[in-house]
Amino acid sequence: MPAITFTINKKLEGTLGRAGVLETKHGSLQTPCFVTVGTKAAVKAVIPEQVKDTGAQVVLSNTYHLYLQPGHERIEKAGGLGKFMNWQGPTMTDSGGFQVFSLGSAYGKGIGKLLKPSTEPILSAAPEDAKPKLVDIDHDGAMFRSHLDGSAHYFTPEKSIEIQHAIGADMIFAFDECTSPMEPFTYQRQALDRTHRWGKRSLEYHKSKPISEVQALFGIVQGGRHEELRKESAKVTAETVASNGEGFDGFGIGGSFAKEDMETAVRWVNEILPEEKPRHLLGIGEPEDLFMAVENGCDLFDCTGPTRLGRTGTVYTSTGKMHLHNAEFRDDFTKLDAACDCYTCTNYTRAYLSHLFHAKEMEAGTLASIHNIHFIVNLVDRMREGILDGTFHAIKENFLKKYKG
RNA sequence: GCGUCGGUGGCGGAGUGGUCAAUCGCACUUGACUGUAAAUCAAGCGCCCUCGGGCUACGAAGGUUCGAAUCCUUCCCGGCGCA
Repeated sequence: MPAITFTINKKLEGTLGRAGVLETKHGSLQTPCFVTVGTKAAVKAVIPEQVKDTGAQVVLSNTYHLYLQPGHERIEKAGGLGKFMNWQGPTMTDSGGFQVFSLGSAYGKGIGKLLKPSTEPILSAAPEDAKPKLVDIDHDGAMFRSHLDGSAHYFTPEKSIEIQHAIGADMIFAFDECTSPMEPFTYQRQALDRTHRWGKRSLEYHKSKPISEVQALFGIVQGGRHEELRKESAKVTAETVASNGEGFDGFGIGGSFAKEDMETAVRWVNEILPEEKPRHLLGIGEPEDLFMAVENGCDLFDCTGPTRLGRTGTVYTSTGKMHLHNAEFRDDFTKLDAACDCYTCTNYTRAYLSHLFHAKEMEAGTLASIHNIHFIVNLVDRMREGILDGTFHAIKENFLKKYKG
């Protein structure tokens, strides 16, 4: 009995898109599926029952963060991630690979998952403004300096998987290195080889443990913006097998992108990855990106957007994003989004949310996050239905026309 | 009434002769956020203008000085003390 089973119900004709069902030991996911982010075993500002009510099916936590706090052994003692945080459904953990990037080459430079076109010259002009990074990478692994207390911690692929085994999520990720699109080709080349070696070691370690029958391991494809590297990475990752002959249970597509590079990268990769296994586009979540990714064959997506934006006062609406701090909403007694039936929209007005944000009430972040999670989860659900009933393209066109207005 | 301390930008509060359109908080305005270093961060915040600069400003009015938010005089207002 494999850790997960993935069944494709219908494909989106003429594209790489598909709708399916992914079954885990803690329930099944209807894909395409938006994965809610709960980095530190908590979806920030939202309790699990509310998360569930938004329609969210699965929560993704983070290995690096939980290792530092409260410690993976403690989560294991608690009975695993889901039990610890009172989330009944499926769970995932990221490997810490993204922190190799965010606390490493990206640290203090104001760059993240997506490169802002305008920052490129600034960054290359003034790299000395960056804070000293907290990560040192070598052949074998990565040394992290805790962002909490400065203490040193060394992650290898085996260590990351060991921690993820203790945390106990249904789906876990290989330890990888997310690279910055700013890095030159020669560095992308080296880093990719490293990610492949680490992937193989992650898989080998994972498959050597009985728990691999319960937890599924996803390998991660990198390669930056380079076609040659992306395609090679897809092939290598797809063909990687442990000594017991088994490969990855699914795949993650990673990287920090320039927005215009993302679609081609995803397509190059998904044309090569085996169709019968699930594909997770790591860290992507803006509406237009989700349409792109679904159409190009991705099944899972996670993104901090809904909760981070929500907490900081921005909400998604069918006509675009809205900054609730703005003066125009102080006397606006309509709901956030006329087309939304989430808990927040059912019960509260823009003026009330505006008040909560200005008053710095915690409930502001909660209500806005609930709305945002619902908005994105619901959007991906509609994409799924669109694939199943043949209306995907119409849904996409209608949505984007209004959203991009 | 006498004495005393004080009146600074929306608010609190620095400054106490030049480097002051005025530190800093807050509020306000706007922006950013895509495998969470984030309930965070950035910019703006007297008026005019394109960088540069110009103009009006530190209760009011005068005065001293090359130069005043800063010193002097009077007045107005507030706190406190004594009558």
